[in-house]
Amino acid sequence: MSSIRVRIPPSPTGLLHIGTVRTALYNYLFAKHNKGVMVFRIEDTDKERGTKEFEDDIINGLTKLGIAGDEGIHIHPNSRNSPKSPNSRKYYGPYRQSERTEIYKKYLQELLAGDHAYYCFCSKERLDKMREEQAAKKLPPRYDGCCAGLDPKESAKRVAQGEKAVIRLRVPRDKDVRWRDLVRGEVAIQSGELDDFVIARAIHDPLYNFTVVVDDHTMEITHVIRGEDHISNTPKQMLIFQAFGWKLPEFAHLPLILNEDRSKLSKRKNKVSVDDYLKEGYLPEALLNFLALIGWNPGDTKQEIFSMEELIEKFTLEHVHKGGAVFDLKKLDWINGEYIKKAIKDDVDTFYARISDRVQGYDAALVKKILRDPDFEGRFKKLSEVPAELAPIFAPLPDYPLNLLANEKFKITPDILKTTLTAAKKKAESLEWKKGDSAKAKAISDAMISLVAELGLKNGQVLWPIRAALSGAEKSPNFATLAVYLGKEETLKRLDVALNKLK
RNA sequence: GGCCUCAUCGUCUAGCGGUUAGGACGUCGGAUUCUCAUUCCGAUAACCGGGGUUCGAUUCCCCGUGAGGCUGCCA
Repeated sequence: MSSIRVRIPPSPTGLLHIGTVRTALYNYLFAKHNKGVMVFRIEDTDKERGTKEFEDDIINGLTKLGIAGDEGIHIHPNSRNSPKSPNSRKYYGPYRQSERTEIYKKYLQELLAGDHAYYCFCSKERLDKMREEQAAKKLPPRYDGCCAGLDPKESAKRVAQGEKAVIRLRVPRDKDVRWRDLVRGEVAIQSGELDDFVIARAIHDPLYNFTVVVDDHTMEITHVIRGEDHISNTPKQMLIFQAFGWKLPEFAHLPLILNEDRSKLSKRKNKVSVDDYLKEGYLPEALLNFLALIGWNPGDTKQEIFSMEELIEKFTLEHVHKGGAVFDLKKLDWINGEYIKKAIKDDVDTFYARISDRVQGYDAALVKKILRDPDFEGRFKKLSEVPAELAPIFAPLPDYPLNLLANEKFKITPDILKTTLTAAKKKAESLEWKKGDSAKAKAISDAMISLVAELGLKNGQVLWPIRAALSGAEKSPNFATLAVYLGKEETLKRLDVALNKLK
């Protein structure tokens, strides 16, 4: 098996996008599954739109997610200067197209020299006007070949004299361009559909379709795995490959991730910045698990939760879907919740480290106990929800209205309330427990439940007021759990607060 | 408009000529001696339409329809 090399070529024109991550992930999984290498490179030929901030965000994001690549990026911050061997192909770059201008220039000249490309002096105004006319006649916008017949020597002279000229690829008429897409099968287009497209603004200023081809060739990319939105670029790139006489890589075009209305996932309609998801408390591994399953399936299994190792083992292009897939936040939430549950069970200290900044001021040891309490299992779908869920225990008791104590569903009269709370306080006083001693929850629970029979009331008439008094909230963990983590002193205090409201 | 692509429950999907069309999320019920959450159990719901091919089509072919992508001196 020849060595597989894939690439992830983000363009620093925006924050790291969910779609980029999915593409990166599939490339990564494909590379790892095949014991290959993933090359990372920044496609920053657009000086107008690209920024260093975006580049940093993308590198940081992919690094945090653990899918930044093997080559062309610092995977390990400390290995920045590591490959010392002059023979090493590895370059802990990142590869940046803006730093490869000389390489592109050389190949551009080669194309020009071979008459596969030519200078075009047409003004933007003329081109715009031409396109307008074509649109009016309902014709596809195509370059009319005005400069195609110019004498190359003459053109070179004009350029040397400082005249502005773009470089166009000479596209053969009526050539059947086709490839066997690894996810879509045979895809074909007539080259006549294409015009002599621009491959460089100038000799030192190459454009996307050209740089991609030069890079994919020089970086020895074997498989180009990218979004479906690149299908129409593929024939153009193939033509460039062929102009050079280079071997074509395999192509695989992934289905798009969609908004709810089935349009391409966009900032307007969805949250797309990976950093936002991370900040909100989606775990990287949960995000990847979810993204892996959107457009791909692991075959005949009913499993939904996969470790990275499992994904790598199972990933093949054959199981990639052709149709686009809607980004379903509800399912992400569910998966994230599953990962949080597992993370807490596996190692509460590690988990705590991930949320410590979100629960500053809370007693760390107690928080860890609470996290492990069964009554708290599954309470958080996102890390951002942790503080609110813990609030009934750690935050000061809110100043709740009296009627919170008397849930009408249980027909709780003021008399019942008073009886219940007074009795509950007495019971609590008679019990001894240390704050956080979850072994005592059963005893506390039994004691309060025994009140039901003793007072001749309904469960809800006794238990609701107690829980409401302890939490000061409509919803909360059950009263025994609250009592345990509040401690005896605070429990009694809160019961008193409730009793005082009755006066 | 042109070119390209796609099409199974609301959503993510299994299916690769013969299945009671399976799973997951969601939703809705029920259970878990109080609420919420968890957990468990149950229910709900799909092969876009029309022609072929075939003994037999969700599955293969064609035509519609619908949806999407691209149509830049952006990537």
